[in-house]
Amino acid sequence: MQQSSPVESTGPVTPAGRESGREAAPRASVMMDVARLAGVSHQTVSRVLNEHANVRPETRARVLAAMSQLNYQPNSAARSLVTRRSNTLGIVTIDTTLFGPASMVYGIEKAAREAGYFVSIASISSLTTVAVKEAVNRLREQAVEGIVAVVPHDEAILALASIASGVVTVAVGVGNSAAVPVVGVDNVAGAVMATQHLLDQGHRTVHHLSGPVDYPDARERDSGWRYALAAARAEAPAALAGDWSARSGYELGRDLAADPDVTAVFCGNDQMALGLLRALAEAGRRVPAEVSVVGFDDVPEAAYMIPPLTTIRQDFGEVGRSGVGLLVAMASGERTYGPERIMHTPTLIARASSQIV
Amino acid sequence: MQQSSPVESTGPVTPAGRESGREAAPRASVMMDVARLAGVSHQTVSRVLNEHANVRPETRARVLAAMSQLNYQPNSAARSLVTRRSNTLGIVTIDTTLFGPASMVYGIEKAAREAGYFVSIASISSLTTVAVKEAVNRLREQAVEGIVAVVPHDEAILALASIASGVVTVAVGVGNSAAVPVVGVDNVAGAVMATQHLLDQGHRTVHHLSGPVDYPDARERDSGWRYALAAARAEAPAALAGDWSARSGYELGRDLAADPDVTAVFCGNDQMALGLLRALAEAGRRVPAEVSVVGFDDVPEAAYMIPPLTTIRQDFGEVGRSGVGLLVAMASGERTYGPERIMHTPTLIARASSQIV
DNA sequence: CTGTTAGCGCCTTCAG
DNA sequence: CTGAAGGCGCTAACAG
Repeated sequence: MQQSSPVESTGPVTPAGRESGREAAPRASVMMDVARLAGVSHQTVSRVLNEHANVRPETRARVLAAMSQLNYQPNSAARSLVTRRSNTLGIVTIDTTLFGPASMVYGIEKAAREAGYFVSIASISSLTTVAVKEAVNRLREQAVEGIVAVVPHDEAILALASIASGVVTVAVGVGNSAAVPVVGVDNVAGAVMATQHLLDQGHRTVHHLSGPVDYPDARERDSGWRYALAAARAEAPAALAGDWSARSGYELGRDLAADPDVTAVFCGNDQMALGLLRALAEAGRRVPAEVSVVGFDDVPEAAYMIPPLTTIRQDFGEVGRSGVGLLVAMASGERTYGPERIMHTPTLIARASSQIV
Repeated sequence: MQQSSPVESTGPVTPAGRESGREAAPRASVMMDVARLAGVSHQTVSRVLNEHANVRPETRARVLAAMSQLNYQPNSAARSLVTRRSNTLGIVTIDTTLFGPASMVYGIEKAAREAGYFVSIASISSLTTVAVKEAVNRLREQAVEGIVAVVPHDEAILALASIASGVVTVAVGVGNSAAVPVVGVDNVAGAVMATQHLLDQGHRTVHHLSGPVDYPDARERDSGWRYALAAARAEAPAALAGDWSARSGYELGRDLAADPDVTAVFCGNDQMALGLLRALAEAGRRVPAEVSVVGFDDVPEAAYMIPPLTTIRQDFGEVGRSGVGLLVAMASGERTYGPERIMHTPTLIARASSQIV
C-alpha cells in the first residue's frame, strides 16, 4: 500500500477495456505510456531503464517518476526477443528431498541471483536418460543460458553429456566425471580422512557401508576408504552397498552389528549411519565403546544422533555456488568449454560416535 | 548425436556469421527458415506448431520434417510477447533445506509441469518483509502467471498479502491464515491425534515442545494439543518453544528430561523430537518405558531413530500439488479470487517411541 | 543529450 | 486449407 491509487487521465491510451470476459483488468502500462507521461520518447525511457549514460539527470528523474506513477513493469519477453538473452539459468535436479541436493539447489539459486540470472527448475522423477532429456528440453524451450545439473548419478550424467544441447552445462555435487564439467567435493580425500581417523583410534581395520555403485560419489568414497586401508596395510573387508537411505543403513547394519569382528564402520552418508546406529543399538553393541561409526555429509541432525555422529562435512551451498560461477564463466566465454572440474575439500567433524572419551 | 550435421543451402539467409568475437555460432533457425525448407509460409509452420486444425496432413508432415532437420526451436520470448502469456509459475521459498519445504517445492514443480507451466524459483534468506518483496518482484519481472509461496511464517505471509502484486498467489504448507489463499495440513487435527494417542497410553498429561510462535503451524499444533488435553480434562503444562531444529529440541529437551513429572512429550516436528530423544538418552530416561515421544511430519529418518519415532505424517508433495491446482484454477478464473483454504488431513504413524510393547 | 527508424520471431486477424 | 499484412514491447543503430 505504498503507492496511491492507479492512474486516470494519463493511463494507457490504447483501446481501453476490451471486454474479454472477466474483470477487464487495466492493461499494464508500456514504455510508450511512460514516455508520454514524462514528455520524452520511448527511447529515452529505455535508456534510463538500462542505465545508459547520456541522460540528463532531470530527464531521468522525470522518467523515473512516471514509471513509478504508472507502476510500470518492463516486459521481459520483449526485451529478450530483441537482446537475444533470457537471463535465465536452468537447474535439472532429481526429485529428492535429501539434504545435499536441496542445499545445492538453494546455493545455486542464490549465486545465480547474485550473478543477475533468474532460475528455472526442472526436476526428474527417475534417473533415466529419457527423463533427463525431457528436463533439459523443457529448459531449452525457455532458452536458458546455461544448466546446472544436480544429478549425481552415472546414467543421468551421461545422458546430460550426450544431449548435444548447445547449452553450457555443469554438474554439481559429483566428485568426478569425464563427461561434463563438474563441481564437487573431494570424496577420496574425505573418505581417507574418515578411514584414517578410525584407524587412528586403534581399530585394526574399518568396514564400509557404501552408497550405490552407480553413483560416482559412492565409488570415490569407496576408493578413498580402500586407499587409506592399503596405506595402513590393513585388510579391506568387503563393502556393503546401500541406497543412501536410513532404511538400507539399518538393514545392512544388522549384518554388521551381528559380526563381532566389526569395530569400526565408515558410512557413505549420514542417513545410512543413522540406520546403522539403530541396528547397533538394537543389537546391544555400544557406540563408540564397541563399535565406532563415521558418516559423510554432516547433515544438521548429525550432531544430535545417539551418539552424536562423527562425519565428513561438505559445504553443499558452496558447491552450488561455484557451479554457477563456472557456468557463468563458460557461458560468457571466459573459459573455453570442455570437461573441467572443481574440487572442494571436505572436513572431518569429530564427535562422540567415533571416540571414547 | 541423433541428428546429422546442420543445414547448408537451406540455412538462414540473414547476414551470415556476423563475426562478433568468438565461434560465430550458427544462428539458430527461425520459423521462416522452416517455412522455406518446407515450401510453405511461416504462418503454416506456426499452425502446425500450435496444432491448429486445418493443415493438410501432408503439409504438416513436410513442416515437421523441416523442423526436425533444422533442429528448430521455437522462440519463447517472441511467443510470449505476442500471446501475452509466460506459461510460468513462480515459487517463493525460504532458504531452508528442511524436508517439508524441499518436498513441497518438488511437488509444486511436478504439478506445474503437468499443468503445462514452467517453474521459476526465488528463494529468500531471511523471513523479512523486504526479502519477500524482493523475491516477489523478481518473479514479477519474469511475468509469472501465479506464485506459490512456501513461507510458513507470519511476517512473510503478511508481506505476501500486502504486495498487491496483481499476481495470484497461494501459500502452501501453512495450515491457516486469513491473509492469502492457503493450502496445508490440518495441524489441529494432527496435534489432537498425537496428544490423544499419548493419553491413550495411560499418561496423565502430555508436555509439548512447540515450534516458534510466529509460525502458524506451530500455533495450530499448540492449540490442538491444548484442545485434546482440555477434552480429556488433563492439566496443560507450559509448552516450551523451540525453533524447529534438532539443537533446540536437545536443549529444551534437557529440561524436560530432568523433570520426573514428564512422561509424554508431543514435539512440533521430527527434528526437535530427535534432539529430545538424545537428551532423554543422555539423562538415562528410557523411551518409551519412562517417557513417550511423538513427533510431527514423518521425515524419512523418523523410522530409524532410537527408538523409531511415532509421528504425524503429512504428505508434503500432495500439499504442493494442490497448491498448484488452486493457483491454476484461480489464474484461469475458474475460482474467484479470495482467501480460500484447503486442508489435508494428516495421519498418525505409531512406532516404538510411544508405546510399550 | 535526445528522437527516429528498424526490426527481434511469432501469432492474430483477414483475404484468398 | 493456405498466404499476406500488422503489430506485440522493446533495444540498437543512426541521426540530429
